Amino acid sequence: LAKITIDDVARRAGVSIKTVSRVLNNEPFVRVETRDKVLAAVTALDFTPNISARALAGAKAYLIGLLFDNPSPAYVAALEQGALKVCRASGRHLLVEQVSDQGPDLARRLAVLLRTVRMDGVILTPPICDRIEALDALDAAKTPYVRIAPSQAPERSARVYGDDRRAAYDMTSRLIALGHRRIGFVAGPPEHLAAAERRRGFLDAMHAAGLEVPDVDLGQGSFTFRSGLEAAERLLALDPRPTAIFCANDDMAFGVMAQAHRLRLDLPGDLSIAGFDDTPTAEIVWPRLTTVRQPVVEMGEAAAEFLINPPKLEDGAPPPAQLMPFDLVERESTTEPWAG
Amino acid sequence: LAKITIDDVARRAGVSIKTVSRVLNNEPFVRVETRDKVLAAVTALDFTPNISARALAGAKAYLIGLLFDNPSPAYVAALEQGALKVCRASGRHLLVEQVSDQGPDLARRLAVLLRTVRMDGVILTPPICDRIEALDALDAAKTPYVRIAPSQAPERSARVYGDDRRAAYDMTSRLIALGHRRIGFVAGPPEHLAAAERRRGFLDAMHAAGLEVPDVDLGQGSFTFRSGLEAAERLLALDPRPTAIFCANDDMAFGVMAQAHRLRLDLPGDLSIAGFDDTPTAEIVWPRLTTVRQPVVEMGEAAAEFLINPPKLEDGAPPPAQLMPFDLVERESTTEPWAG
DNA sequence: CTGAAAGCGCTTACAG
DNA sequence: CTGAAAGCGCTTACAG
Repeated sequence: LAKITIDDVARRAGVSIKTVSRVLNNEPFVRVETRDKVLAAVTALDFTPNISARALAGAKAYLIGLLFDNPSPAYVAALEQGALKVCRASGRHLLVEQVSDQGPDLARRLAVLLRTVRMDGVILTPPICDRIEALDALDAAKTPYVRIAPSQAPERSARVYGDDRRAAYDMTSRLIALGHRRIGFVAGPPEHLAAAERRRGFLDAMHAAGLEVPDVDLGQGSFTFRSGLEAAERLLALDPRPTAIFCANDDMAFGVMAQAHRLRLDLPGDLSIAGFDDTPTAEIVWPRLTTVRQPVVEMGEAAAEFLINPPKLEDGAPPPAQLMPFDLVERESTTEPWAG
Repeated sequence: LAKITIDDVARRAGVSIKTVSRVLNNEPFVRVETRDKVLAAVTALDFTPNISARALAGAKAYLIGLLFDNPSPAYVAALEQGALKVCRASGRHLLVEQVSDQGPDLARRLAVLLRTVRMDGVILTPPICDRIEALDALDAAKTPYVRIAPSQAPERSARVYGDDRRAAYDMTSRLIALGHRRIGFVAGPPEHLAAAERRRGFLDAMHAAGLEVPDVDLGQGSFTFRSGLEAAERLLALDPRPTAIFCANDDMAFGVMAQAHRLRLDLPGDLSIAGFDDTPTAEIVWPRLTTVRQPVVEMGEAAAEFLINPPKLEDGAPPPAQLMPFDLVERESTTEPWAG
């Protein structure tokens, strides 16, 4: 009920508050006997140091920030879940902050934020992770940061990323192996690096198999359900029609699926559809969506891990980078084409 | 670059730090002229007070907590989005904390958390909002809290809730108005108050229309996709078959839909399906799901608002409660029954 | 209406 | 190996 401070612990253990502080922070040069006395008092009183006092007095803030803007809520929620897990395990807390990507004063707003609430490190998601001015502001405030799937200056900071190009290559190759020859592609916004990489991977695989891609720009989308639906309107009007459509994300694949349903196509017989992300909805739609699983929760974990337990680097070594593996998840939305 | 403190502002404005503090906290008894000088200095220096120092020295922490466990990620993400919006607008920050609902030491864990990081208030989501010991711990720590859709002791604290019974009544009535007579119901876990209320509302509407509900327990589910699918296996085996199925949440409705697809039923002609929640997926499935929209983002906003700008209550008045409206969202998954 | 002093609960830098 | 003092950047309680 009453609040318990380091003084209470010190008194009970019969030592100074400085010694309690040493034990709390795992500093060396404490006699085992003394340490045990302190730990016993800590346990008996259920003491945990106050985070504000620690932040004010010392170098650590015990606070990790997750900065995002205008996200796919599911994507940010998954990152958050991963980050939260690591934070809990290491006695950190997670502050979630929406930082508008718009406006010329991004750097100023970040500087103000970091002065207002000091954080030990910050996780940056797309698209703000690609605003160089944001990185400059973080550096100026000496706040470490990890970026998730950055496309600008990837080597500049610690990052967690996936090999989108390779994953798209593999998925396309799988469709080709099933027997598909006319494969449509619905691309994401070209300024989005991951989208561009996925497009690249698709084209690589098609060319490697000696397959033509006559109208690759016909399927241009913007990662939204609606843009997928509209891309499908165009692609499915082709003659001959594609027997498979690969989409650069799941939401667009759902749009393609909706359009196929409207046209009363039989799925997957008339049209195989594959997506990218493995959103929860992929298991719910009919037929269930074949897609590329991106381990987003694990990416959140890896990012928090970089901040909390930074790997030791040699001088001049590039910042740490963790490549996360993709998985092909084959469900019922893909099959062999009915008519060659 | 260098950090700016209240001393810098005071020096620049030619006043004491106490006067700067007064202006910052909107205290009365500051001459307009003095206030203007201070505000000019604040603006010129881009000053914002440090949250740790404020929390340590004063009564306010400028921190709101969102406490959850094992959630529907989409539900928590939506609440968070609403809470975040209000926090930003009022200069607060949002701490997200997963607190396991399991274990007998919930009260102790909360007490430790609240001593470690003081918060001005806490938003409690189901199921922890229904653990009385958690409420006791919060009261003991004198931390205000708002509960989202509590089922235990609802009058005990501020809360934001919806009229689930009424919404289920309305949706059921709508199906009846379309001409359905044999309507199946897929219920959520009975210990979940909202689930029980939705079941109640369904039964009320059926009785009010003089319709029989022979096997109401046949559709028992647990809010998961799979449980909806299994409930549909049972309900669709009935003879005569229901012409409509109303589910206590969307996830189960998607399960019913999947089972209907497996049985090669024509949707919605052979079977109308309605859900509850209006999850993002409701617009993506085929046919798009008729459902009850619950304004979850707005509930997050309302909860944060209660904490940040608590309504003034008369002595002895019950804690504030905000009833949120539901909306019936009619899409293509419901229609008139084909064969009476 | 304004300010000087004390203190919030810790860590840092220094002394022993 | 341990501790006394100072200080982090604010607000509180008090004085004027």
